[in-house]
Amino acid sequence: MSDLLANLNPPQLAAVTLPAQHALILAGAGSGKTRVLTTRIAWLISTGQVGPQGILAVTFTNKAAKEMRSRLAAMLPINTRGMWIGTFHGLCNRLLRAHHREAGLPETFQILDSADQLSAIKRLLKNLNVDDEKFPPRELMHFINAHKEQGLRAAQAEAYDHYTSGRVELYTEYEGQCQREGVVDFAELLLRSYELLQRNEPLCRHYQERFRHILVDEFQDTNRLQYAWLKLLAGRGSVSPETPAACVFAVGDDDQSIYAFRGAEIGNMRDLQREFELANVIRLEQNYRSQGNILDAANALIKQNRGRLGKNLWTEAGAGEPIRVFEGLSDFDEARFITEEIAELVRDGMARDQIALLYRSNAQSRVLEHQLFTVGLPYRVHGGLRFFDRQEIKHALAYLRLIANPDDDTAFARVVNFPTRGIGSRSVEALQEAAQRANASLYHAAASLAGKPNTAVTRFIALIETLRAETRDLPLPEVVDHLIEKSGLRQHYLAEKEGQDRLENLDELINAATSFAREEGAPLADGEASATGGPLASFLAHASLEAGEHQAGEGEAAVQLMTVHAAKGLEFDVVFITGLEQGLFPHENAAQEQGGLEEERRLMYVAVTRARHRLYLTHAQTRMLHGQTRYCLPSAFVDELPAELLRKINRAMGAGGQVPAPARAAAGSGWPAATHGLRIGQNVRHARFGVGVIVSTEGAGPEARVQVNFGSAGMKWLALEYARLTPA
DNA sequence: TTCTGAGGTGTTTTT
DNA sequence: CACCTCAGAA
Repeated sequence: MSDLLANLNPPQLAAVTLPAQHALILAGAGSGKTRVLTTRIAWLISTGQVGPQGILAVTFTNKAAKEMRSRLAAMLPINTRGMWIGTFHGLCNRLLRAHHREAGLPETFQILDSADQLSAIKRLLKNLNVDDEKFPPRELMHFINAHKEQGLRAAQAEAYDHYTSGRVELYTEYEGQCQREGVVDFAELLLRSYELLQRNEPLCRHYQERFRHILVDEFQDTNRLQYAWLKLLAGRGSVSPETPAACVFAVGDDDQSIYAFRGAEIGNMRDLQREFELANVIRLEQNYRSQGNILDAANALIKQNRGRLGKNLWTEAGAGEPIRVFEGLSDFDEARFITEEIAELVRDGMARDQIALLYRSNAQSRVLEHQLFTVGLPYRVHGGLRFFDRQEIKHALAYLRLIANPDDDTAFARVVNFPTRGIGSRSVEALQEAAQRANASLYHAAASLAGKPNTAVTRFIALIETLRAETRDLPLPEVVDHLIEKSGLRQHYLAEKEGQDRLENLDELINAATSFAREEGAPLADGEASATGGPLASFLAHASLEAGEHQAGEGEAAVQLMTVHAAKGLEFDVVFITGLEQGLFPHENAAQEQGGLEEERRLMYVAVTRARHRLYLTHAQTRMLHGQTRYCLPSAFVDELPAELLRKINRAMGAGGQVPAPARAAAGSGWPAATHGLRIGQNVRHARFGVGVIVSTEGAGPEARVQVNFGSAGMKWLALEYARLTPA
């Protein structure tokens, strides 16, 4: 017990041992947030204030949930497996599985990930003969999700113009389609379980009375719906105001809010303070992670944002090294510099897995990967194309889904003709019409064709029926194996030239099923029913909710590559923030959005605060983007850092000192002739857009136009006759 | 019905 | 550049 609280600083100790009341902990980066959260849980349990079953702990990522679980297990001699610790989505899934009937869902309901959701929407538009030029599927998907994240059903959506009333109508149709197919998308998991609790008073009361302490990690990332969900479970919802409220312990950092794009509301922090009448807001401002210079840079950067709750990190550690800034001639050159630095660091004894390469968007990893591969440095990419997102895995899972739930049209459409079995688009269209007439699923429509001469379709149905019968009593891994074999998937990839990797992935899927069955099969702590709709359904849910972080090469110490978003919550001795260029980071799309630049700045803040000892900021003068070379200005965020903390690195021109092609051409004679004395690559100033770089030119004389990259102001084509460009 | 190649298009971040 | 769609041929 006293061990538990040892080495906590005063504010941390205060937070951990707060009496039973609502609280908000403003925890800066590296201030021991996760430690406080888990120690709080351990303290509550070990002092007998609450049993493990009375705790509800919510995080955003599976990684954070797992971390919390294992730290807790290390502190307390209890089995944490039955505890309600998980992501919002994971916990909602658990709730809906346990009460699927009350929630109006089939026992084996499936979860659509974003790709599934998009294809479901495309299918819907096709079925309804809606022009997808008029209603772009992606935009529609965003519209639907944004409404769900606000807690709004189609019936409550406001149709303020003609276009929107069309979208609302499609939202209604989409709801119907999902219900018919027995599938739910990510946002639906939350909305559905919120509605379940709201409408079912006894059930809601049951959970309200059960959870005495609700702890929320990364509270700044909650959206409206998640906040409402928390409020309801804490007994502050509309169901039964007289139920004694559970204690909400929210931990967050408004400066690290980087998920506004998926509905996160920083305003929830203020609402929490007001609506829960918080007596306590505890600030954790001592940073145990980064050295002084890094922290000073982070503080200086984030100070430029307005409307912060306010917080200034400090450290007892020394100033440490200056922040290194490097400008490459090209993205390739940047990557080469990075690998050279890493090689040197590793030579000096730095562990490879203590070095992280961060970037704004996934596409940037390619050049870095290429260079790391070339010099033979082991690396690991997080995010990007995940295991469960690979097409062969999706195909295999679709067979599994079809067996668990034949009405899942997304799964049906995916594999009805894969591997090809003579059911082309015409046959599928016919099925779709039949299904729509009967208001039934594709599978149902296809099955009712039995006896008719369309043999390909009936054979497919027979195949699925046979597979279902054959796998009924098999353990999960054998089910997976059997399906891969008998569906013809293995055969198909065996015949394909490039199929080797895919076959390995399919084998890996069987392994994943094996370890899933082993872990899930273990008995739960307090004899609680796992209530998951069977091993198959729970494996499928696992596949949708945890896109599969594990990939090959996990054992080896490797350089870590990931987006800044994925790096949140992690820390490394050495961090490279790469691609610090206007238009990339901050991203040009962010400039259009309300508050977009501030969110980008918070993102930069997150990136900077990942570093313990050494931080590199790198950018390139030119970068291959969308298949063409773009000329880039350094990111404004670099200029926002105090110059005295920075040190520019000029690489000695050694063995690798040859100048890459683009720069050589720009310096010499290779580029297209100048127009009006302006050259590609040249910096220019525009009265309205500010400073930019000329990216390309077109035409000559009075018709001449130049394309200029103004970074956050965007990419513009300007007619030289009118736009008064001056060299900058 | 399936395969192939041409052509057009769009692109941030994630549970 | 990478993806998808479409048209035309086998």
